[in-house]
Formats: sequence, C-alpha cells, structure tokens
Amino acid sequence: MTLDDTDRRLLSLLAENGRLSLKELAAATALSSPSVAERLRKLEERGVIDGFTIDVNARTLGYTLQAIVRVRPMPGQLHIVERLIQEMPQCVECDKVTGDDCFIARLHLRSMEELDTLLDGIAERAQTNTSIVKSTPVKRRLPAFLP
Amino acid sequence: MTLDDTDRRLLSLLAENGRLSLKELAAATALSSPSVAERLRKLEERGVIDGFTIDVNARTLGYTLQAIVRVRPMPGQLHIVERLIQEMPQCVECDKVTGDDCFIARLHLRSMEELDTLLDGIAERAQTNTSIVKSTPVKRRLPAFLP
DNA sequence: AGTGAAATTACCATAGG
DNA sequence: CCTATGGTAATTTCACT
Repeated sequence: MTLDDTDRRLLSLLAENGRLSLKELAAATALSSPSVAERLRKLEERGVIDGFTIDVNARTLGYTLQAIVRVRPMPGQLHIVERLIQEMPQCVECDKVTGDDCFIARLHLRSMEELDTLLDGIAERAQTNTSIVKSTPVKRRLPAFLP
Repeated sequence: MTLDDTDRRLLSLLAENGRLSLKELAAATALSSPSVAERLRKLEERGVIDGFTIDVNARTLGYTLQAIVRVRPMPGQLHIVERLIQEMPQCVECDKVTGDDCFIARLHLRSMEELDTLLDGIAERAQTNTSIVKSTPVKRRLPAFLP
C-alpha cells in the first residue's frame, strides 16, 4: 500500500506512455534497467498495475455522442436490468451505486436515435435519467497518489 | 471512420494487453509484422488509438472508496467550480453534461472523512449529490465497434 | 535495493516482389 | 500484403557493491 517516489514516477510515466521500454524508464528515473524491471514486476504482482492497454478515441469511429445514464430498475427488475446494461455494446462503463439510482452507465453512441432506441429497450424495466456529455474537464487520469 | 475486422481485432488485442509486440499481434491476426506495423501506424495517425497506458488499481494503494458526484454550481460559480474539480487530486474523471447537474465526477478516496472534507470544500459554491460505488458491472471497455 | 556488463533473446524497419 | 534480411535493441542473468 506504499509507493516511493520512484514507483510513482514509473506509474506516471507509464500512464502517459505504456510502451516505454525498461531502458527509457531507467533513464527517466536515474535507475538501471534491472532495477526498473524488478519494480515493475512487484507493482504488477501487487496488482497496482492492473494491466497495459490503449485509449481508443470513439469519436474518430463515428461515436460522436456520449451520455451518462442513471438507471433505476423497477421493483424486481434489478438483475435483469443489470444484465441488459452489461450486454449493451454501447456501454463502456457502469457502476452499481448507493442512492435512488442503482446504476450509472456511460454510453457511446452514433446518434440521438441510437440513444433513444437503447433507452426504449429498458423503459419497461427501469426509469432512466440521461445526461449528454458536452465536454470532459478531467479525462481519465491517475488519482492523488501520483506526482 | 471505418475499421475492418483486422483493425478491430488489433484494437481488441491491444486493449487487453497494450504491450503485445508486432510479432505477437501478427501471429494473432494471421498477418505479417510489417502489415501490422502499417495498420497500427494508420490507426494512430487517424487518432483511433489515442495512446498507450496502464490501468492502475487504486484499491491496492489504499483508495478503498469510490464515489460518483453530481455537481450543480450556484449561479455565477460555474467556472470556479469547474476549476476546483479539476484541481482535486482525487478526481480521476469529470464530464460537463446537460441537465440540472452540470458536472459528473468520479472520485477515488481513502476514507469517508476524505470525501466529507472534499465536498465541504465546494459546498458554498455548489450543490452536490453523491453516489458511493458498490460494484462495477461494466469495467472500462471498448464500445460496440469491437468484436 | 541497486549497479554494470555480458549473454541471450527478440524485435523492427527495410527492400523487393 | 508477404518474405527475407540486416542490424539493432530489449530483457535477463549474474557477480558484486
């Protein structure tokens, strides 16, 4: 549960470019390649680094509309609704939360019509409250623990 | 704006493991390395691949609490509130949206107290509505356009 | 923990078809 | 888009600080 400054720096560097080589990471941290390799191994082992991935820009693929939808299932429909959300290919993330709204989902869509159709699909099982994303002041970033 | 099946496969593979080599990608797509390299180059050029990064598991670092907070700034406080959110190190993503709530932010926190303090910090400038994340039915994944 | 150097292994870019 | 080549670069191991 503790990271030193070097670990933080490594995570920060990899968050910006997940393909940096050990050599490059070593140069940026004033360490040797083997040391970096060892630290990364431990960070992965501990689960701090969950994996290496890419960011895909959905807009470039025609998904010009993004919505955040709060979903409140009707009585007895919770599990079905949860499954329906999971099976929506347009849903890129969904959390189950406390409060009146049970789920909060992020959708990527090609049109307003697509959104309409999607929401109609669960209208009999859940109430929904949709917010259209206008801009993104904070884009997926690492939390506090990084420099 | 169009991807063929091979492009989709490449994106999918890289989403799962962003450090796969050209060789490995080639093997998985029945292509040669140079072909894969060329496709990746184009995907990056088009902005479809936005970048390579890591997923960090905040829980392993003591951030055991996750909250989604809807924020409605008081009249005249919009820009200040936006800046305050951006400057919260606990905020890992924030969208500006349509509707009564102007912002929807995701926070990673070490304790309920930390959340309390954070929200108190903007209480005079905005109304907030907080949902605690209990589970995550859909974890950050690629949208529809992938197989 | 970390270093440096060696040894191994694998990788990538290019050219030519 | 493929194969083949040439050269480079990356990772791991080891002995040592």
